[in-house]
Amino acid sequence: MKAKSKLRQAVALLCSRSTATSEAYTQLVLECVRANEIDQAKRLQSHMEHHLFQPPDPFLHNQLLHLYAKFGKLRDAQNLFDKMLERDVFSWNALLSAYAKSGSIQDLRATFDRMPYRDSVSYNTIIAGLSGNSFPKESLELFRRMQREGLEPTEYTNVSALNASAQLLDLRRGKQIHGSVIVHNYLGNVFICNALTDMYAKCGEIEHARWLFDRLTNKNLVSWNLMISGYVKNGQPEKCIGLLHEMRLSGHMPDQVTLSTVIAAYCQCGRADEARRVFNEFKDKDIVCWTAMLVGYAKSGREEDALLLFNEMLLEHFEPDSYTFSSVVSSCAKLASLYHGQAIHGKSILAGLDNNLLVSSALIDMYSKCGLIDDARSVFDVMPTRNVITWNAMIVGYAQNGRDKDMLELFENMLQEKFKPDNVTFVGVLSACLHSNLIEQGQVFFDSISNQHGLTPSLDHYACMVNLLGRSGRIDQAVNLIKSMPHEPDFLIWSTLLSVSATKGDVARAEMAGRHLFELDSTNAVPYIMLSNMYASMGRWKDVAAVRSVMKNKNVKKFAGYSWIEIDNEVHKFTSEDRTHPETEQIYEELKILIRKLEEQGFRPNTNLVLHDVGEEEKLKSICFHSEKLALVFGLIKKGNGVSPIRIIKNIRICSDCHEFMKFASMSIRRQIILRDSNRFHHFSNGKCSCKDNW
DNA sequence: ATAGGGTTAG
Repeated sequence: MKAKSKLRQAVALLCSRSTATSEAYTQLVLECVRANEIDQAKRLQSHMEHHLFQPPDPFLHNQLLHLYAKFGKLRDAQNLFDKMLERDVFSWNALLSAYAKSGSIQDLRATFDRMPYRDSVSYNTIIAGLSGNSFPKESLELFRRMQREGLEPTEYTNVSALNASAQLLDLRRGKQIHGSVIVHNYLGNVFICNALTDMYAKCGEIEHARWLFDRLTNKNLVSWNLMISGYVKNGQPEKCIGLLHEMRLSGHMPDQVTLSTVIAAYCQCGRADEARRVFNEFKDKDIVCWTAMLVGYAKSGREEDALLLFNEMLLEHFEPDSYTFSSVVSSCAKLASLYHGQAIHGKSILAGLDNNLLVSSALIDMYSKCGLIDDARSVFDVMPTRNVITWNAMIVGYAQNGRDKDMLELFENMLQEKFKPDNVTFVGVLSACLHSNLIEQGQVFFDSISNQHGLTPSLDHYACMVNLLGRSGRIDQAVNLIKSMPHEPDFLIWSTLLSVSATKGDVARAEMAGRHLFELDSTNAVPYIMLSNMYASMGRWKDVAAVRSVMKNKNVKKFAGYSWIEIDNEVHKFTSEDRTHPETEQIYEELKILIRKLEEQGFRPNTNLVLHDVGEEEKLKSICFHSEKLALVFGLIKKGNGVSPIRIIKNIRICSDCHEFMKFASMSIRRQIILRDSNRFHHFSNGKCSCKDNW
């Protein structure tokens, strides 16, 4: 600290004079390079240009150039380079490394091509620059070109080439480099060993990576971090925790990289609380550590904790980056929390990151999952660059919000702009067809997945088709499709078949699907409930009782359906017939009034949907107080005189009685109701629903 | 002068 202020004083002193010798400048510039004092070096450069009336010392210029290059000060490096009278390969290499750090690949390549002479450092710089900016193919091309030109790859070259092979998951190339590394006797270099370990780990050969790691005698912190992250990437997070322990025993202190990896490992094992404890104990956290914890919570389904942690992070004056924003925005999307989502959108604008690819894609998803599909489109429209994920977010958004025409138009645009659709795109496309009952259209799209786009239909796509065929009453075709699949049918396929068979009253098919589901997972409540609902709707109460008793014997727990509504900053959650809310009395009072009013307008509660064989009055009671109705009335109590839509979110699918109720309610209260269920959106307005009663 | 590890949206 003291040395730095002394240096600053010396620079200030020299710059206060109108003359100085070339030696004096050189002396101070060297000091600046040693202390990494870029600003002071720039001051010296500018003073020198104005006051030194002799040709600048090429050595001094090279020193400055390297300092700028080291810190990625591309502009300064470029300016200086242009002024230089003598440029040797050192100068060119320094400029090249400034371009490599800038991330502009075109400029990097152009500079490389412009060079009058190239040595192995030039090649190493561009090869590292390309692999470091995720251009592994191009990096390996230059690796080959270097050898063609008769330059022997150095240790530096091999590290970057291994890195590129790892990115391409090209195990063969990696092994080939491994061989040449052995021949050249480079295995004493820890960079080489680390790069090899990483390559094997990323290519899925975790045992091979571990074998090398165990034989590495001069392990450093990076070696440990590589191995730990290798286990996370290979789906063995439990191993990381043991390795962390070993690492401490061997005298290595975990750093920020270790911490962020270990947090991910804990959260992957469902141990988010332990991750949080490790996180709290660590003193020197950076933004990546915070983001790792936010992501960890989100992946553990603990979005509220993520938002609370995000607040803590802001209180501690950490600046969120694009990764942080995209992660918290996606937590808001899962919660459908428009209040927080908009606030975070605002913060991202202030940070200048709202147009960032990651952030915008997350914002599109957030707005569409909040039912504000047009706001999602606004974000989409102003983006400077888009990728497949952006397009998919928008297409899936239109699909879930029942805007099939917009979806089809957007899909056409996507193809026109030469973006390659992937499996997620077709999940969006097919589910839009499903929600709008476009059977022929859906079949055409399904066939195009393999015919036109060279993809293999996934189980999700098959499930959409089973659903689509089943709804149009072609259950035979749906069953044949399942039989013809190249994949083993999974839980989703059979539960889709069960669901469509049950609604069409095809008891035999429903029971067949049920048997497959029990085989796959006898503890999941979904098939039991679906079968029991089917029997109940047919009045087959004996069968209902039988299913219930099997559930009881096997201790299958029905998971609770609930709805929630956000009022200002707070989330209010309701279950069916909930009486735990502090304002329960008023809610039930108002709900009864609303039901009477809607009945006067023609609404009739549909007691056929009640799943127990109980008296008519009991049936009415259990259906009238479903969670979404309670949430709606609560919203009206709190925001009764507003004009914005009432937004309700539900974790299971809406029943048809509630659906009918919401249609009448939207007319009676003259307001839009947006209900997101586990499957899709329902925009109720003027007595109609965007799903056209098809869900 | 040039090399390695962590967060990543649908």
